[in-house]
Amino acid sequence: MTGLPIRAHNTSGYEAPSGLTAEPVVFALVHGELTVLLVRRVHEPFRGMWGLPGGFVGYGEAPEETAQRKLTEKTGVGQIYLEQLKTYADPGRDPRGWIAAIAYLALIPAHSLQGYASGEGGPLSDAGAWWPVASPPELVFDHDAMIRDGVDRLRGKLWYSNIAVGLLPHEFTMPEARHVYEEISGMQYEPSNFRRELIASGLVQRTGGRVMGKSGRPADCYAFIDSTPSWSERRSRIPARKTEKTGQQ
Amino acid sequence: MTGLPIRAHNTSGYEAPSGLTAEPVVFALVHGELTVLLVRRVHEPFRGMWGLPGGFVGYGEAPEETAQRKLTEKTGVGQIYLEQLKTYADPGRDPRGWIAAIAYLALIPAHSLQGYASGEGGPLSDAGAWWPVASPPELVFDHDAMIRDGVDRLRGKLWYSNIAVGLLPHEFTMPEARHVYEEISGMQYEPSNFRRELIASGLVQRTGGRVMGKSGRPADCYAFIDSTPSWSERRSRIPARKTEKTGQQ
DNA sequence: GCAATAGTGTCTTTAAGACATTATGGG
DNA sequence: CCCATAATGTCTTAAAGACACTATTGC
Repeated sequence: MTGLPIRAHNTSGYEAPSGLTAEPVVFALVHGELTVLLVRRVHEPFRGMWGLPGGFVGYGEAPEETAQRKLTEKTGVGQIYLEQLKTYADPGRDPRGWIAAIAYLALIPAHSLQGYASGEGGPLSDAGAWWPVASPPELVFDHDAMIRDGVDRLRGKLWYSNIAVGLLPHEFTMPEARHVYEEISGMQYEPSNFRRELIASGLVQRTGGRVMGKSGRPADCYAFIDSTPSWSERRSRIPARKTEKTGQQ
Repeated sequence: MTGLPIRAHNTSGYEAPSGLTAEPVVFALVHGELTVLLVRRVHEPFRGMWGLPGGFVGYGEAPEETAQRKLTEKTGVGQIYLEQLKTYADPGRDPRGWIAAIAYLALIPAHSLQGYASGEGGPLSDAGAWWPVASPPELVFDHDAMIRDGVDRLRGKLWYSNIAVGLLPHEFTMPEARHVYEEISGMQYEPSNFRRELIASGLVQRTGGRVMGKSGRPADCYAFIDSTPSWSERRSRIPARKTEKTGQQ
């Protein structure tokens, strides 16, 4: 907690924050468990404590670029799914002063992780580690809230979008997909019904491949039709549609 | 477009935005039509043009407070539903320089509007007006995107939350509620099925009152059980639940 | 063949969509 | 009584949940 709070203002006389950060909340599946990427802070305040791998947005930089850049620095993967989560800008959230933080949700597919994560909380490039979202360490600032919001978003969109694309490898089997969905949602799915639902969503397609597990019948391979996460076309059967009157949909 | 872009930075040497604004996207129903509150800008740039009733966040102020304050100044209503939508901070979005904007979704119940809106786009306190979201005027900055995002959020949450609380009066009839839902979603609902769905959601309750229209049978009055918008308890029947194994829900 | 796991089929239950019927006001 | 509108009931269709059964591997 070195440094006193600082005040900035612009030439119009308006007060301004003294910094804007982008904070990627990066999820990945490590050994089937939903984990979040955390790094040890190298600067004060809270040096050495765990936090999200974010950083300050530079002049002329889009915050999303910042998030992408920081993420690539730490994980080596680039061009991955990023979605704005929420902005945290309440006074007092950062002891250095008035600093606003834009949190982003990011997902890393399992196959991209080879060589980076080596087990439970295994270290990666720069003092970073994958921590289970179920049992994170003590976190700096309000990063715990950011992770919570990230998990909530992931859960909320799971069945309405193909957001799971971001976590699954390009090709996957139904049991694999099921475990991912179960891990995220915290629910148990009946295998045959899960299959039916996922296929009915229209998001996945058989690839023709098959994969053998330790034992038992080999599993068919599937892939998401759209590789970029987006909202599903799935007609959620929510409201009782009236016998069509106008041209409205 | 007076004034040159300005650069600010904090004493740590990090570059910082030269301002942070809160922009409430305020929706209300005027004569059954979904409208958004817009004001004419009194300052440069784009003086005289229409924009959201936002303003700069002051030092020590939470952005949500700013939004609430600005909103109260313009409409006279306070303590209404506010929900963070998205932050816009890309370079070039504001000709004055690097200014980040946090957009908020706000809803004003029909009964609070008496005396403020007087018809289609009628003026209120300070050069403000309710504009139909279907046909807004030309807007400053990226305020059109903010309104679009607001409408999307409203639509998305309509059946999963009691967000409509914010737009409906305390007591309302089924036909009233139906019209609101139809206006927001752009769909037509079959009256008896709409009733069944809304009651099944567990969000509303009969109050005992009845209201007579111009003719026909009087309508029963209902009210939302929770007056603060929140997520619904409604079991959306999305995934095929497995015969319960663990204690997980 | 047996264990283990994946895939297919189908029966039951329940919710959604359609629509007829009844109820309650004003002329 | 007739018109207009709201409320109720119910029939049909389709999706979700449960679970039996078949298929394909290794041992």
